[in-house]
Amino acid sequence: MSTAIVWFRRDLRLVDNAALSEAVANATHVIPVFIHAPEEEAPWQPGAASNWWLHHSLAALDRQLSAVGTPLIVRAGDSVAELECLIAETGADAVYWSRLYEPAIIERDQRVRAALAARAIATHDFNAALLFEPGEISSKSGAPYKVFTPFWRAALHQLQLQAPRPAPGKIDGVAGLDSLPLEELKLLPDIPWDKGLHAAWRPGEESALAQLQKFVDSCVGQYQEDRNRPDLRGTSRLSPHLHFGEISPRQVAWVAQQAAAESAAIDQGVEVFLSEIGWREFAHHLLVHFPYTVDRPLREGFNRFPWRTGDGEDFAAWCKGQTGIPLIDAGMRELWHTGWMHNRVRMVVASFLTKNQLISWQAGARWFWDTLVDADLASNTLGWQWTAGCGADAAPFFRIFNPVRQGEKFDADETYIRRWCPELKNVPHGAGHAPWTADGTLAEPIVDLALSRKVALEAFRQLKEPPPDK
DNA sequence: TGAAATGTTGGGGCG
DNA sequence: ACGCCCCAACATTTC
Repeated sequence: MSTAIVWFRRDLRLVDNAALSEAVANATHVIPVFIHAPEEEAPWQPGAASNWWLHHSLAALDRQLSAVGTPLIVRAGDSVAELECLIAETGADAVYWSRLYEPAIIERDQRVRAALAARAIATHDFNAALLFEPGEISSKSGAPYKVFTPFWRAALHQLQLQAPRPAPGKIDGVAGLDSLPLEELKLLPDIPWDKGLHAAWRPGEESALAQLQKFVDSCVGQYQEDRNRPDLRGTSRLSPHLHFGEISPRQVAWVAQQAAAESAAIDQGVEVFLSEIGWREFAHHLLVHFPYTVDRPLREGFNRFPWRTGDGEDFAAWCKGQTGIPLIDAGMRELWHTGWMHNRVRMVVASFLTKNQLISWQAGARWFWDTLVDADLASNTLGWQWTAGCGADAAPFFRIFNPVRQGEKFDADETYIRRWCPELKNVPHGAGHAPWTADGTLAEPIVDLALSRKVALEAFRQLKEPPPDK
């Protein structure tokens, strides 16, 4: 007789979950537990949109677990204390979990490992969130890659996809354990601003698997072109499911690769899609090797860039989607209402904030952190530093998106902007992306795109010069 | 996974 | 018919 605890964190699934499967295989009784301890993730505790998702994902996980024999035990408090408490209650002798890669969580998990070891409790942790453990991919010199393309080439070379593990058929739990009602975690908003989230998403493993299947069956073949179109549903929309571990990148890659093997027509789309999984891998690789990048630029020189702070009126206008530029405003409103924004538009709004407004990427990253249902420290950090030009494989400083041009290119018939910007109703078609140029019209944007571009180029050019003597 | 400025080409209008 | 010019379309360079 032995009892094992499976400590769920962000691996909220039954399929392809090594920690769960191994615990079930090695112990006679298994206790699945979630411990709510957001302060242990400080200063990056989940934002409001993430909390909304987490609540519903935990509810879904509880249903899934209950269906195979035992409910999810929910606790709140210090992770070490709660685990020790559960061990005392049940006589468990092992704890299983899936690794995470945020700096604060790595440090916390180390403390947990030490505390449990001191009580002779075995700990077993697994990679369940990534195709490659960070550190597994490095260049010939042994240095971590800082450029995506060689990183991903090396990774693909090493990739040996195995079929995902099936979910355990039956779990023998331990009866009579206290569990907090989910509501007591206070993850849901007090005022009901989450209508748009409900309309757009269904958290949970079942939904994640269905979404993957739907995407692979009907979209991945056109992914190469359609992924850039915010007016279409051409992307997988798996990011929040992946973030919370409702599905693993191995499952995603496996299903996509199987489909490509059956149909040469979608081959190209699958390759591009997998490279997006690659960016997610690359982001985690960078986060582990350069953890300081969550709030400081990877490129040293950018420490002296004179960013404006995010406490002014114009930052608020960006957040609320009130800049007067339709593509920017549409994206920011989509984010606010659905907790998500199309990736093409993310790049455009980020470029606008950091280059046209010259506001720090950290301010933008914080806003995304609080509003995205897929907020992920690794991906968010990489994305913002890439756009600002201060990170790995960064966009060169002169690459400044023009939101009008981007709109004309990727939302040519103005479907996307008109979906989110009702004020465009009387603007003639063809002028929607720059409504201030049409007759009868809406106000000028809060910044002059051409002028601010020139100012930014000058500011970034100065950065390349040696710092003034002091 | 840029945009704007600058350079080049070639069709067609026109005297 | 021919040369000239205009300018759209495309290509290259620059930031």
